[in-house]
Amino acid sequence: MSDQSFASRPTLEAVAARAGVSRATASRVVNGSEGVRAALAERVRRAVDELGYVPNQAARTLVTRRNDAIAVVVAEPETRFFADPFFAQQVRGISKELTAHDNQLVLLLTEGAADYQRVGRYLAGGHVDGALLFSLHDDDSLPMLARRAGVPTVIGGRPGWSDADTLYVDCDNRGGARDAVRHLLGLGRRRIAHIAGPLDQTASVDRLDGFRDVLPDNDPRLTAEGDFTPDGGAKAMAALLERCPDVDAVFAASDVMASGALRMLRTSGRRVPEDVAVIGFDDIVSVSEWTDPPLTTIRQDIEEMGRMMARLLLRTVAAPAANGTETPAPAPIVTPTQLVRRASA
Amino acid sequence: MSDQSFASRPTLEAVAARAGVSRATASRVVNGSEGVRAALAERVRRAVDELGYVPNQAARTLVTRRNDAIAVVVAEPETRFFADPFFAQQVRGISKELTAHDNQLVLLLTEGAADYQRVGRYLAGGHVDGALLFSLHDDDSLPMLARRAGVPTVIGGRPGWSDADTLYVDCDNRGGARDAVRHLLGLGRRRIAHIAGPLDQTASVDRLDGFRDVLPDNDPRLTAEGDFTPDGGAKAMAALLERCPDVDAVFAASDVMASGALRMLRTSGRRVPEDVAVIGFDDIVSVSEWTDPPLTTIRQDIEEMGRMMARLLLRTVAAPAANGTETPAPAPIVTPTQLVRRASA
DNA sequence: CCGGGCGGTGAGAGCGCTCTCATAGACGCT
DNA sequence: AGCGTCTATGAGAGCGCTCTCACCGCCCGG
Repeated sequence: MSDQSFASRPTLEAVAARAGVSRATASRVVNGSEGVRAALAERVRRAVDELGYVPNQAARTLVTRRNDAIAVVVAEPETRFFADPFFAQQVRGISKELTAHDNQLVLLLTEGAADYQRVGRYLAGGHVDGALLFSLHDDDSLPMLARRAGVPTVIGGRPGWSDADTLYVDCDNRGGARDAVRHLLGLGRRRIAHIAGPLDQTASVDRLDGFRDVLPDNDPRLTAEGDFTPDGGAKAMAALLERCPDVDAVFAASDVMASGALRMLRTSGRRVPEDVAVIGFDDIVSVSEWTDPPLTTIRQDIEEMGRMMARLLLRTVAAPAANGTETPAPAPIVTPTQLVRRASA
Repeated sequence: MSDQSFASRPTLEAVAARAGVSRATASRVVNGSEGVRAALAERVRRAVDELGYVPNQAARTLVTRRNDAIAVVVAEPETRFFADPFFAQQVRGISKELTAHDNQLVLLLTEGAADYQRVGRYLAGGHVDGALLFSLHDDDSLPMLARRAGVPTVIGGRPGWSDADTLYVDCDNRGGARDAVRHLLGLGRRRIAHIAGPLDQTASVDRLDGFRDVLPDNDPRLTAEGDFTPDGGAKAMAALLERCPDVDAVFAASDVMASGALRMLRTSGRRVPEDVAVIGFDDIVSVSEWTDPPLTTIRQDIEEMGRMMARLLLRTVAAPAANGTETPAPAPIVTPTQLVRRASA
């Protein structure tokens, strides 16, 4: 209240005056463009320091049409994002990358259809240079919204439709799933079950496909669908146990579901990994390292994926519309996964 | 790429022209001010719809000096925020409140001292109307930074210093701790231990104080310090068990630490709650409902606290500097806690 | 029938910045 | 010495919006 520097934030004009140059020159120095004599540049820089000048972003945006801000849109129905730290990790990666490029992160959480309109308006309003979209279901309208708003977009996770110029970053869900199952096979397990995620999400489908790649003729009763929650994992495990008491291994499509499965196995008196081997997916460390026993899982580098999303988006934003210089067109990114061996399998 | 409405985002001028009014009148309608004849207003609104007009926020900010955006600053060293969903829940509350008031949420994550400078510059740059600060230690310089930048601020959690005009929102840590201990006492427990959080955070200190309020003469060996991680909880529990094998109850300063303690108790062959009763703090549902056994804990309404922070900040921002109308001065908020009984105590 | 008030509207100044374009020197060449 | 060529700098036009202020009718009271 007392300390408002509000009253008189210095303007470029003031800096210029103090340095004895024109506003144009001051601007050039501030923005680091070439061709200002060193002596002058130094004078300007000193003036900036002395005055504590910080450029007014609004004024800048008004003329450059760049916001140096991107939106991170999280479709809330997908409560998974708040139940496990997946989202937080990804945001951290995004934040780091954006910070490195002097961009701001505007967080948009949506809840219900009404919010979609709000987000649509916001994106159309040109407040941000691009958008990162999360947590989409097959029929999600968010990407279309963003496209209609003319805002470059990168999606977290492979979207459910195919479309040449839809950019996304995902891990190799299918390959990771194959690795998981092969690992179980290598352990000598023969009655291998799968707890899938909700099948309206591509990650779930891809992991299921990977499972089937390795075990095409697996007993269909050995597959159950969960919902990416511990509860869902436990229920799926219970169903599996009832249908096939001889199950000797489980590949759960997420660590969180695996933790539920682990609990159910313990309840039913099975030992892990002796009686039933369990393997998860994601390597959410705060889950996988803290289950009992610690979870063998398929690791995806979540934070790095966040970074990549940001990087990809920034590149897309920066790409001149009609590009003469033949930069390679931005393309979706699929990152490798890695088996992390702990105690559960 | 193809669908850029970039080229020609309609301006107020265009709306005015189409509606056959002046820009001033169009502006009045768009901003909902009184005193425009209904017929004209209607014409303007139609023009807005037809053109798909969205106000240019940068231009607006340039003249009004309001951003309709607030920053959420999270000091990262405090990794707790990414290890448990505490932060995510709080952000959700904040987001809801901001959305309801047409404000945007700019997320600033910091990592290391260099980032503080960046944040300081950002705040000083007048990009946001206010800031929400999280995860501060006793000696944190962030609040001073914000104050120097002249940005209204609300802090998440009681800060370590006392200062009449520092606004914060916190739960009644001390009272909650008292309730926890009394509950244990009511269960007939007599060797009650406490696993404290890091004592450079006020939440930890307050909870410890609450513990001591009820048990002023408790054996000092029955108190151990953790670090708000499962690991820390487990280690603290191990130490407690070694020092006082006769311990029959534990109050952990967080659910996450309680989960570690639970694991350690199981490892040591203790039954919960029969041999040792355990109670946590926070009621992070994804932890407390999923430990084995489910955790009795002290609940704080995290999302609501987020809302309150946002509301408090928005009120502060809106408050005219020299206020003639005698609105009650904004004050810190301390919310009540509630014992949630599950199986562990 | 006239003057004052008042509600509705428009003209225009500016918010702080970037960027184009003109200009003033400095320099190399013929 | 004269000319063109550069390079460093400044002047000034806007970006899209809000807001003040002047203005124009209209209504009411006298």
